[in-house]
Amino acid sequence: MTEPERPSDFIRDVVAEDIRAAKYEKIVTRFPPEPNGYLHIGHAKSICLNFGIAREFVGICNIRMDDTNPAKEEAEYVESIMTDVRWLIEGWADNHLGGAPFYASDYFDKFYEYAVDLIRQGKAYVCDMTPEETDAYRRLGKASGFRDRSVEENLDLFARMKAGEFPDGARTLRAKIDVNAANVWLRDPVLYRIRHASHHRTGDKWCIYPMYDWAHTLSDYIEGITHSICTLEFEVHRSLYDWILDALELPEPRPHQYEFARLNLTYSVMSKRKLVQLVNEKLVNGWDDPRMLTISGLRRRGVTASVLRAFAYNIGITKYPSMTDMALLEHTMRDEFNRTATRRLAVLRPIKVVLTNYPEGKTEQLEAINNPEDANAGTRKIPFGRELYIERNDFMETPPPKYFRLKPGGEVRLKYAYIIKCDEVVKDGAGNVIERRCTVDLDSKSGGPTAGRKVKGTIHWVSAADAIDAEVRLYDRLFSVPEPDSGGDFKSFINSGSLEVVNAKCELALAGARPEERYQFERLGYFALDPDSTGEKQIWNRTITLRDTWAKEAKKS
RNA sequence: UGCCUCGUGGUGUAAUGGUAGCACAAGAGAUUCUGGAUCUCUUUGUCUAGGUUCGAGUCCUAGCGAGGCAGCCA
Repeated sequence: MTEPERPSDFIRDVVAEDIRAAKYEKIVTRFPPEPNGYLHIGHAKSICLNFGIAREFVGICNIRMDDTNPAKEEAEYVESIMTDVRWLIEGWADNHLGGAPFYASDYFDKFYEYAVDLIRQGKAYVCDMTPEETDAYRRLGKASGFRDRSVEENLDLFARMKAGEFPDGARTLRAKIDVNAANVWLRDPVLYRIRHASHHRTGDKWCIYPMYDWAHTLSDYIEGITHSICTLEFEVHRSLYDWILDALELPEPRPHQYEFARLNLTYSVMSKRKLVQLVNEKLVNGWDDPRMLTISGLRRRGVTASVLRAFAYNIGITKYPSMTDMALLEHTMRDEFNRTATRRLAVLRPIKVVLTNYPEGKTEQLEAINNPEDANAGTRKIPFGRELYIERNDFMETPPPKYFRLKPGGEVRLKYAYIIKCDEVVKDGAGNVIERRCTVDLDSKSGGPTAGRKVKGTIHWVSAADAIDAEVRLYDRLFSVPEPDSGGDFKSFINSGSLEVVNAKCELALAGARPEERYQFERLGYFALDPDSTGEKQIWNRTITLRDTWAKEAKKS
């Protein structure tokens, strides 16, 4: 799927209109993650939106760590976030990155000055109520007993809060708005709380920390953000966002907040809390487990940044809390890889075939096409010999109807090679087939003058004498139900078959495989080299299977 | 309960008062040295009831349904 120049949605419509009206000199968006976890595909949607707008409207997009809560944030996460964002926008919108990254914590001094200003204007006060009291009063629409403290007293108390005179939770700074407001976020929201905690960047300099609304609004203003785009749950915060800008009498141009629906995908969970659980309880192998829909997991699995960007375009931007079908993500992968992946032959679950009328010790080099979708991809040679491996499920002793693969007495074409016929099966003492003895039709060689004879099935194979061994990790959806989130313990819906490890036989050309290249193992799926691979041992991750209409057909009966 | 927002095929989206379209999924067929890809065709939709208008998915009113918020988290 080629990426269009400019997708259309209600937010881009606003941006386009603001440009038409010359409301801003330059469009500035931002991506503001809290560094308390790894980025996932839902963040990718937001990154593509914000950087996409910057790119399409010739603006910039700031990455800003929203690090206002020292209890939850760590430098490790900053690293992973930057790696993931850079990877996702590389070669696409990286020259629209506005000097990255920014940190809300760099603005703590400014936030403090703005707070003092607010107090001076009589628009904020220090409140001594406990969290429980604050909560109860807010529900009742009742004013705090500390609401009418004098400006001088508020100034003094706030300074002493900053100086560390009070323990955690003893006091807060609250905006003085309207204790009875219909929107509870306007019922004198807390602006600062006391936390004697060490911050990953500011260390022990501060013991008061700004709340989200205060920090976020002012960060946007300080950075000259024009369009502050967030998810739906912040909708009710918008009037507080605007109140802060008004109360401080900040001059135009001011930022405006817009909200869109976060991504939900079937067969997955998206909340950071649940992803943390999967990691901490070792239900997956870390944040970058290829089954995780984290950006790092998807990357490791073999998904490319361009696939994620195309997907972000495919799903669109709306305010409707939708549930996107995982099949759409999978389709987007196949769509790209079909055009770009290098074809190779590999046998995942090898079984042996002996060609009884083919000379022992003889090897032929057969020509194979690297990518039928790309004429420039060229060809390669594959060795062929008397003993071969074929896929276990490409042979059946007693096959169902419409089975086009190898069966006793039946014929099948070996891709890029010959038509073979299965004459005999050799069994061990337990009655298991251990070897298939076949004869080759030497007139049927692919590309040869008499190759025209048709048989119904074509299968892949690898020459036993020339095969290389590799570990292949076969990944599937992490959850076995469409909505693991919808009730009960989501962990009980984990797909027990989401990872299967096999020892495969691969064609020789795969020895030179490169990690950044995508491969199609013909008839099987798309694969990428795992970073755990070494010079001695390749490890492959299956990114996604090919569409398999036979599997569907077989399931019917 | 209060406040906010949102309802277009199974799913995701488009149509900015003027022919309800696209993609995914599903189904049928053609083709194929990948049961892939490609091509053709098919099924399925504007939450309900009123109103405004020559004309409503779009505007208005009411209802119904869904989601979000009600942390000293973000």
